Amino acid sequence: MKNSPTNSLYQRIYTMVDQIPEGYVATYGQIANLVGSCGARQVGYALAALHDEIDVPWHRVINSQGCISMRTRNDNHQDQRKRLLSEGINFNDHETINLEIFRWPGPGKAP
DNA sequence: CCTGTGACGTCCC
DNA sequence: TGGGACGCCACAG
Repeated sequence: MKNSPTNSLYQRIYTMVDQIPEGYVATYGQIANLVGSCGARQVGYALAALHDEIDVPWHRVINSQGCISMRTRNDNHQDQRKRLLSEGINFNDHETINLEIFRWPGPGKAP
């Protein structure tokens, strides 16, 4: 990676996800909004290409519905749920997360 | 170079 | 209230 603008986009997304504090989650659209110049799909695509060896809390990224999205490559969504529980994030009866509480940046951003 | 697809989001019925 | 279809942008073949 030298100076490829596309690669910077990935790095930007990875960095943004890495900024998510423990115990909080962010949505694809939110990450896309913070990064800008990209749609929510690119965020998911970037995370899909993410390597396990990279220390990025990809499990803290979910969709606007507050639930874990299914990926075509592997069914790690179950493992993701366990990781989120380990982070202190609770799920509802419908396998959904209360974004009103765990959403990042969270209410702290708005007065 | 062009086409297809994808860990989503939003609008419409 | 719920389900379906379209759109955005980047990457891979």
